[in-house]
Amino acid sequence: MKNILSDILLSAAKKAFDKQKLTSSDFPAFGIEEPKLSTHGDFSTNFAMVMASLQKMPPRKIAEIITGEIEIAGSIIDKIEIAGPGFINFFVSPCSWHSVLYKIYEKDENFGSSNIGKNIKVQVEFVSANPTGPLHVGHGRGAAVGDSMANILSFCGYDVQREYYINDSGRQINTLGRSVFLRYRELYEEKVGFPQDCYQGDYIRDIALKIKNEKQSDLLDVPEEKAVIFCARFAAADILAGIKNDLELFGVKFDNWYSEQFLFDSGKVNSAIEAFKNKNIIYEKDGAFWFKTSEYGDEKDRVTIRNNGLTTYFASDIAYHMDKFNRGFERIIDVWGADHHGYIQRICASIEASGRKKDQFHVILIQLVNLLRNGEPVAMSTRSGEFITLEDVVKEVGADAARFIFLTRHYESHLDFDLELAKKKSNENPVYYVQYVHARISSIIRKADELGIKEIKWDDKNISVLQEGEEIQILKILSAYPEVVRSSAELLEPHRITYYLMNLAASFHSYYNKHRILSDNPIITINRLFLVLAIKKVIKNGLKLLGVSAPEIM
RNA sequence: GCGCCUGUAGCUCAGCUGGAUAGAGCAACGGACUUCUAAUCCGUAGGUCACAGGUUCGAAUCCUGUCAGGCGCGCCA
Repeated sequence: MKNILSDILLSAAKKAFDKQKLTSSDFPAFGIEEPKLSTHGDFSTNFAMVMASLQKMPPRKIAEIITGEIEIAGSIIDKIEIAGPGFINFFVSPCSWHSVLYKIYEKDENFGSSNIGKNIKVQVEFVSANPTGPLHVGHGRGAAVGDSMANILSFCGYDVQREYYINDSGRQINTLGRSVFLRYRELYEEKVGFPQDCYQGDYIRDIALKIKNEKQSDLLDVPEEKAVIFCARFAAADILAGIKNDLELFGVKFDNWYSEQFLFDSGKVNSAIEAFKNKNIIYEKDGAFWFKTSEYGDEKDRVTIRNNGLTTYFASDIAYHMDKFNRGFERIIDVWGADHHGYIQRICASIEASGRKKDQFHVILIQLVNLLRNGEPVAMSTRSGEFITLEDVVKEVGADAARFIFLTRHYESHLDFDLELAKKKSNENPVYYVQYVHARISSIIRKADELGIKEIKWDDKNISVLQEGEEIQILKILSAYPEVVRSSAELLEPHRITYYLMNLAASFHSYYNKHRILSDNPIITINRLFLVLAIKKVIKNGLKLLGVSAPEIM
């Protein structure tokens, strides 16, 4: 609809220029939007206003010239008005909205999809929690955002891969091994000191017990160093299996699990660092090797290899991101916790230094989740190991509710997640509000079937009986769906889909309460059924992008 | 001290990258179930868009400064 109007405007402007009514044929970018007030028409453009300075004419005058060149007869336009400082308002004929229903029917689950991605290979990396403990609620938010983002991009024609990066090397894994080994020894000895910097959670004891079951006391007889390494590997594998399981319960599946250890074993870290050394981007100072990140906008240079010979986390991340591009991805999207924001600059630096463009790399920063119960904060302490895991949350409130709530906010703002509210089956809980639309419509369609309406067909001749204000309103909202999906993909903002669905749901519930779908007029009935069927399809379609189910019965 | 993010109704948040009279939900108050699912709907009330300047036809949105909150500033991960 907007494209049609845009073409009409441009050709009218061209005509006006040819007739020398306008002084410039240079038409800057303009906007077409849906005004908040219905008295301002169905669509409105600032065309005349943005042209004012170029044309050296007052906006209202330009608007008059352009609208004078538009032929209304035979078009979708009913009426054009010039208003305010120079807005051109279009009133579209009500009948022109109905065609969206056929489009939805025809495209079905692909309604709203596009090819703006042009099949470009994109990788979305998310969660990537260290395999040193179970996933918590914050990881859940990252998982919901990352997974939904991947769905949306894929729907918009990108070739998407979901990847989980496993930090399975380095000191923390060693700490994990030590922690487990100490708990293991506790199973045999009376007093074993357990330092503060070890992992405190009870899951460490569980893992120690598993090792005992498998190895009995064997580990007490081998050198401690070897025992710790065994415990580390065992524990990491065990925890990772748990993480995979949790994610599966949450409805998230990765295409690829990428190991940091593999980066070292395959020599990728080494060769990346060597390559940068040769280009003098990595230099030696005070016995350490520094990356010249400051030349790419970072505050200072960063160490890649410490003077004790050990690499930093940054070193493997340089190699990791190089490798992503080498695997053929043209766009890289990383989903991180907001506390890592200071890290963006240096990864950008390494990407630019390896000859890639800055805009091929995006970081989505996820803000904290405050876990509440009836409005009261739930005590969470990683140190003591007492915390509510993602698994706990999913088991308590369900994956649908959790995912939807994680996507009800822009990821840059803090999110209050109330466990009790997430379970409530009422208006306060947006998940059910949206799902209920799907269930209600399903129920209506079942009822219609019982009444003998076996097939809901497109009725080209009579579709225009849908003339109620609520009906036209819904048609407008349905028409906007493809655009919402597109902007959600372009801006990397899944919450736009969530808001759209809540809005569509509200319009439907309101309509449902005011008008009967199954009326005593068969023509109205069949066309209303066609309308609600379209709503049902779009609700299901949108929920799918969020990774939320669309139940037939509630 | 430096950098990044946030500041919108009592609460939680949207605001389509600068548009017309700033919107939802919750909470408050008043209504609607013999009718397709009340997990719903209708109505009322609620605002100095943190504050002060600036940019222009036009600012919640862009720029500068101030204030408040969060986070980050290691040869840690």
